[in-house]
Amino acid sequence: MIEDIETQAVKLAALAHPARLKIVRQLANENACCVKHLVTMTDLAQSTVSQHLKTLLKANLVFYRTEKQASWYEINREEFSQLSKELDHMFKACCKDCDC
Amino acid sequence: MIEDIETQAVKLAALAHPARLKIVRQLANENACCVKHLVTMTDLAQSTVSQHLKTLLKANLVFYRTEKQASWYEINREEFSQLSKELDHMFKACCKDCDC
DNA sequence: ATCGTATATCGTCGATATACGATGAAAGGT
DNA sequence: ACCTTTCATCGTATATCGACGATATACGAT
Repeated sequence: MIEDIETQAVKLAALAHPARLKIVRQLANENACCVKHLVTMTDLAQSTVSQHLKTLLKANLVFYRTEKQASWYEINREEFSQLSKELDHMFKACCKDCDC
Repeated sequence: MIEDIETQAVKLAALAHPARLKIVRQLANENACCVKHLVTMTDLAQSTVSQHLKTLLKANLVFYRTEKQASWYEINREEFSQLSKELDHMFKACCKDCDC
């Protein structure tokens, strides 16, 4: 249930950038966006946005699908929920090395 | 109430490293540790551990106090609680640009 | 076949992160 | 006074990040 520490670090690193946080917030509001929309929203170069999306995708925080010539990125709410719970659990430390 | 996006990114970045996650977990379990203890636990050079602690301190995720010749780092549970809540709120996106 | 649109990937480069050993300061013990 | 322990900081080497423009790919429209 509790994720590997490396995996956790990858997810946190994926969120540890203002541009990616903005993208995630946007995806949370609209559920899914195409890249062009995110480029306009972030005011970054398209290649830069693609790179950020790749980071989020690797961390499994977003889903990806293509539709016609566009790519749609969708937020993975399950992963966010789990990460939030893990963070909550982490600092509480109900006991040592527990699996509760 | 909701933190600045830059501040959020700094906190997430501070957690986005396996060594720092280990340190935080240890601090959560023991509440406070001196540097020497964390050096033994992480199997890193003392200077490296000091550097990681500085990162956590800058992000306000830990408290710092000196006692005799030792430095004690203590977990800041309030900040973790808030970060966890913000993460939970972020992906839920109850409405657009809300402050709820 | 060609063009336009949307996107991913590559190459580059400056900035930042990460690790270490060396050094020095602070404080306790002898 | 001197030595030891504990820790922060500095300097250095290396790796990774983040930004961009250029280019490649995919596909619909003409």
